[in-house]
Formats: sequence, structure tokens, C-alpha cells
Amino acid sequence: MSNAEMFSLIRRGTNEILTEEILETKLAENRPLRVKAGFDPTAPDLHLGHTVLINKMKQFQDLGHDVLFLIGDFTGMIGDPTGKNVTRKPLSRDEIIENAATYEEQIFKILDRDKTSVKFNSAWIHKLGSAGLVELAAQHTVARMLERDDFNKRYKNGQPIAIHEFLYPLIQGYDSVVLNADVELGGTDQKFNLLVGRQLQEHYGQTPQVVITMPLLEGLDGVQKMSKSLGNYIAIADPANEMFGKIMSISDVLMWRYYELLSFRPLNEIERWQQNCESGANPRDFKYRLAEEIVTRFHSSAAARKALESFQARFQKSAIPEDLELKSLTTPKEGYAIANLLKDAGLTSSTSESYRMLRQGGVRIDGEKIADEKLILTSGTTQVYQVGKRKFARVQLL
RNA sequence: GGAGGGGUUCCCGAGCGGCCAAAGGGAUCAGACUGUAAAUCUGACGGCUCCGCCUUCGGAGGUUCGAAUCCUCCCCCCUCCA
Repeated sequence: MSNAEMFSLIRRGTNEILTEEILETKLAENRPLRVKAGFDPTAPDLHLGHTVLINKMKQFQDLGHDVLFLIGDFTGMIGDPTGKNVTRKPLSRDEIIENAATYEEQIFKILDRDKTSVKFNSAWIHKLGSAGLVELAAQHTVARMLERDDFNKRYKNGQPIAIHEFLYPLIQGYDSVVLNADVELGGTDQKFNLLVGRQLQEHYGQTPQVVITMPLLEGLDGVQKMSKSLGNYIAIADPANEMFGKIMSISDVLMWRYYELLSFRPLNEIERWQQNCESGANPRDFKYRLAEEIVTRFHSSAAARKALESFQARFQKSAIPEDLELKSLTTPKEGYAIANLLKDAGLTSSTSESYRMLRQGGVRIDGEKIADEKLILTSGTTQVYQVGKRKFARVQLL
């Protein structure tokens, strides 16, 4: 493959490459580039938003470059303030170690384990010492830190910014120095931090890295970026059925965005489908294809097929799901009040919520709508209880 | 160190002695409509033994028949001056 072909492959799907010239120069050196991407071990689940970036890493890997998967176990203790309007709570050491292990387990669903080197930044940050940290901190000014959009907003809005938050971009940049990174990948919200890396590398006598930003994937709501804390995410560890269902629940507009950022299908094919929909084809069918592709990637084509079937059975024919686990509850002497039963079965979070659902007509037993909020169940029955459209439980009363 | 402003339910944000479980918006959930879409409309949105009762408005006390609202102390945040 020519360097030009390689370049255009790398460029696909990116938001920005700073700068394309430097990347071309580096590629022309015909050596494996050191490609770094850092992850904060804050969330135990990787989701599809992360995979936009990870897929790009995989692409570099397939092109013969060295991928450095950096787990920010030290920076995780600071808590990256990026994109947030509040100071993040620092994580405990134990939480970080646990999260990091989960990360490693998950990234290899995409990346090639043998070709990936996993790094922890605590390894060198601890060695840096306070003198080193001061030297690092001397490389940047408060005014420049405040150029970062989120810091700027918080400052203007009178929200607190703790001093240690300023250390985050510096340490992330220092990671690039230690790793001697040629390229660093990150989301568009990481741009500031990535650029700090370039500046620090120069200070420490290295050639500055190429910064590649990837678009941020919107979450299920279609507006905010996909994130664990907003609860609008599809985890790559989600069970096949759930993954399938979540993809089906996105809006038609968002579907094309997902195609653009997540699908591996040729761009011209996706464009053609989009035109089909505009001229009357049912977008649902293309959403099925997207859901199948994604589920296949993280599970298997068999699982995807099964998920499609059970999805259709459940929602197009409104059947009760078959693979429900049986839960056993012990019936009180005076009988089981429906409100308590729903709560105990995990279908509602409180009896108050149970009553609400009952009053609003959201409760069914074996498919029959229940209006009597005082219903008492007796022992010896096994029935399927349903709250809303998605929550089911098969409960045996002992 | 000094002066002023502020901490309200998941989030933002009203309330400033009783009519406050606390306006409004967002998020969320349910129902209708549907392609489990989205958008829209309706409703709910602290807990409970649920037509009534119990616990909330930074924390701890106090004043009052009665406090998120007044007083005291404490904790935290912001702004300005140094």
C-alpha cells in the first residue's frame, strides 16, 4: 500500500488532523508510528462512543503501526474535567484498578492483543516527583489554561475550578513525552489536551506528535454525547438483545450518524440507502441492518439473527419474551400486595412507583392490564409481570 | 486578612413565617399515537401499611401554635478589595 493510500484511509472519519503535513512526513519515514490513545479508568464499561476511537486505533494497527493503549490510572485519580461543568470526584485506587482490568478485557474485542501495548501512566508520573511536577507546571500559564472552553465557561459562570484540574492536561501531555508518541488520538473534546502534548514534547526536545481528533458519538437521546454518566449509552458488553433494542430505539436521523461513525460498510452504499429512505423505503429495515452489524461485531452473527427474531416477536407481535429467568418470592401470610410484589421483583424502585405505574395503566400480568391497585396475589402461582413496555419478570410465588 | 453574594427535591432554578412535598424548565418514567421509532399530546415524577400518614430545602441548635423561609454557631462555594 502506498503512503498516499494509507493517508487517505487514516483520514476517513476523522474530525481533524493537526497537521496533515506532519502526518504525511511521518508516514514517509516508512517505520511503525507510535500511536497513543489514553483512556480514563472512570467508567467500567466501554461503549460505542469509545469504539469510534478504538476502531481508528485498530486501523493503525492493521496498517502496521504500534498502538499504545494508555490507561490513565494516575490521571483517573485527578478526574478529567473535560466537557464537564463541575469538578469530578477522584476515584479510589481500588476502583481504578478494577476499572482498568475491565477496560483491558473489553478493548481486545476490537484490538489485536498481541500488537497492543498497554501502559499505565502512574508508572512514570510517580517517578516524576514534586520537582518534576513543578517543572511541568511551569510550562503553561493560567491564562492559556483558561483558554480551554470548559475551564473558561466555569470560570465565567463563577463555578469552582480546583488547581489540580489544571494538572490534568499537563500530565496527559507528559505521557506523550514519555511514550515518545508520533500520533495521539482523541475525541474532539480532547483537542486542548492533545495540543498541550505537542507543546511539551517540543519542550523536552521531541518532534511534536500528530493530533487526530475523532467526532464524538451522540448518545441514544441524539443530542448529548454518549456517556456512561448520562445513561444514554450502548455498552460493548451489553447482551445481544439489549444492544439490538437500544439501536432500534434511536431516531432515524441519528441512525445515519451511527452509520457514518460506527459501520464498516462502504460509504457509497450507506449513501445509497439513505437515498432509498428519502424516496420512501422504511428506515426501520436499515436500522435492522445497522443493529445486526453492530451486534455481530460484539457477539456473533447467530446472536444478531436471534436478537432480530426476538425483537420482532416482542415488539411487532407484542409477545412476552421467552428467555425470562424465574424469580421466586415468598408470599407473606396475608397475601402479596401487587405494589410490593412489583417492587420486590425489581420492576419498580419503590412501592410508590408501583402505585404510579398501576394508576397509569402500565402494569400487566400475563399480558392482561391490571387496574386494581389493591390486588392481592396468593401463593402457588407463576406469572409474568410487566411494567411499561420493556420491563418483565417471571415470578413464582412461594 | 476585609467586604458582599450564595448553598432548595436527579440537574437548572423560583420560593423568603402558614394555602410548600415546595413554581417553571430539563432529564426520566407511564399512557396515547407509532416503525419499541423520533416528534407530538396526556399524565406522573420523596417514601409508606397510598383517598391518609411519615421524612426533605448545606449541617447542628434555637425562636414560634407553625420555618425552606427568622436567629446563633459551623461547613462549603463565588465575587471584589488586599
